Amino acid sequence: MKEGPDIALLGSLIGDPARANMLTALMTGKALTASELSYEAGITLPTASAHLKKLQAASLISQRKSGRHKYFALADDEVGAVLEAIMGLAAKRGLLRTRTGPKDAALRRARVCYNHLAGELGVHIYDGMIARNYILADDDSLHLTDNGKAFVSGFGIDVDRLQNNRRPLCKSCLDWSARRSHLAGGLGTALLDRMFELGWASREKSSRVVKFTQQGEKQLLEQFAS
Amino acid sequence: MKEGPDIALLGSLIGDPARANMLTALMTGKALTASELSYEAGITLPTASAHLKKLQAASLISQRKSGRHKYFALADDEVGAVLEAIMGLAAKRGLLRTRTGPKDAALRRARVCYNHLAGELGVHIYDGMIARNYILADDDSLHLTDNGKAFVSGFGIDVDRLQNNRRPLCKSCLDWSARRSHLAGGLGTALLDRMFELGWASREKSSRVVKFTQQGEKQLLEQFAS
DNA sequence: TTCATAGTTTGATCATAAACGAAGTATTAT
DNA sequence: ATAATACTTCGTTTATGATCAAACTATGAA
Repeated sequence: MKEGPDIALLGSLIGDPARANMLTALMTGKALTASELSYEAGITLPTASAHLKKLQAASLISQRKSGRHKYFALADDEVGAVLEAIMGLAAKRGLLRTRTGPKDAALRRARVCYNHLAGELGVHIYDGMIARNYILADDDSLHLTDNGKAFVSGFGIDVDRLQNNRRPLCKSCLDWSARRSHLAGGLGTALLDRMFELGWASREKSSRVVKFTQQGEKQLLEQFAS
Repeated sequence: MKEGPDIALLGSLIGDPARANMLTALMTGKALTASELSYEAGITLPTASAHLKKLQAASLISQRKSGRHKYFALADDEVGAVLEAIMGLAAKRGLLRTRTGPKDAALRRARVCYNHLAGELGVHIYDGMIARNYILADDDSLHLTDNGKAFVSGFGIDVDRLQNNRRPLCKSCLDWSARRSHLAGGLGTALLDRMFELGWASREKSSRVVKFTQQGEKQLLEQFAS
């Protein structure tokens, strides 16, 4: 009965509503200040501070001080992936926090998953890149093929710089709404950033929703078609 | 801030030590009675009963009544996968419940992950089957190739019967110790069962450890070599 | 029938930890 | 300097929920 890692501690950290709200807010990928997080969670600053301390102690979040502000973010991709997985389980069990609101359709369509694109459009990209042999689901990890490298470069991304990074280039991440994989890792982040750069899409304020322009969505569907 | 599914509820369910112990015990894949679970969790029967009711309400476990016994099990593979993912995160953060005990090496080597094989040997099987093109990591899901089907049949598994099942045949599941994928799904279960049948390995009582015989391990390493 | 075992329900107790106000530190703005 | 903002620390209050004993239901055994 005392085997393996302590899931109870992690569970209880995620299990508090205030902390869960903070973590969900951080799933937007943006680094947020303690004040912003306290607002998101609907609690006062002192309470938020205590919560953040606990999350930090478990290395679920990272912090960076900038002047009198303190910015918090998810510690790494894996934390985001696990949160997304838990959301998937919760969604499937019908444990939805609110009745399906107006935002939900948009969330399912395209949203940010910590730092990369999730939702139907995220899955579309993943499927397209697999179908065209840009990505190879070899072994456990994903690999970018030479074809894929050419394509991504043509899309305006500096692949070599990414590869020099310690961060894994390609990773798959399971989608809670579509229940399919989408692309995470350095490349996933770079692709999303580039799409913002190209003006294909923009972020909705304090939300995970990624709003594509009509043109942007058309381009995405074409250029990443299977 | 009120987007998406309610992760706090799931988190708090997993976050209680007693419930976490029960869920961990159920990760052995065996169905356990309420009494057994109360013993595993170190609590009295009434308390356990209350916990099980909550887990049931969230559809994390299933129950089956047999005479005056009530058997509990994890609701499905997805629950097991998420628990394993959380263990992975916890392990990486160094949130280990106990100092690395004698069982830990055995656990890393081979253990049961709900109903299939995990640990180094589980990963070995997965790698071997991928390398030999028995399994194709296509798209999101895994497919069993014709070669693979022949191999598995030769191993003594009735593939057709498995395929008629509603349950997905192949799924990958992330390993918390090896941080690599291993084979889950109907085929994963069937393979493990067959290995027990062949006498390659046996279960350690009330533990996730799968103990391979010297011969069994040798066979496994050879027959599933990359 | 009577007894024993398995599990549930109820009610009371108790500990934990979430919450906030107030006071304290640190950084920036005026 | 003074003030304002951003965050932390401390101490107190409060509510939640985990726990168990005792009583209750249901199934099986003698």
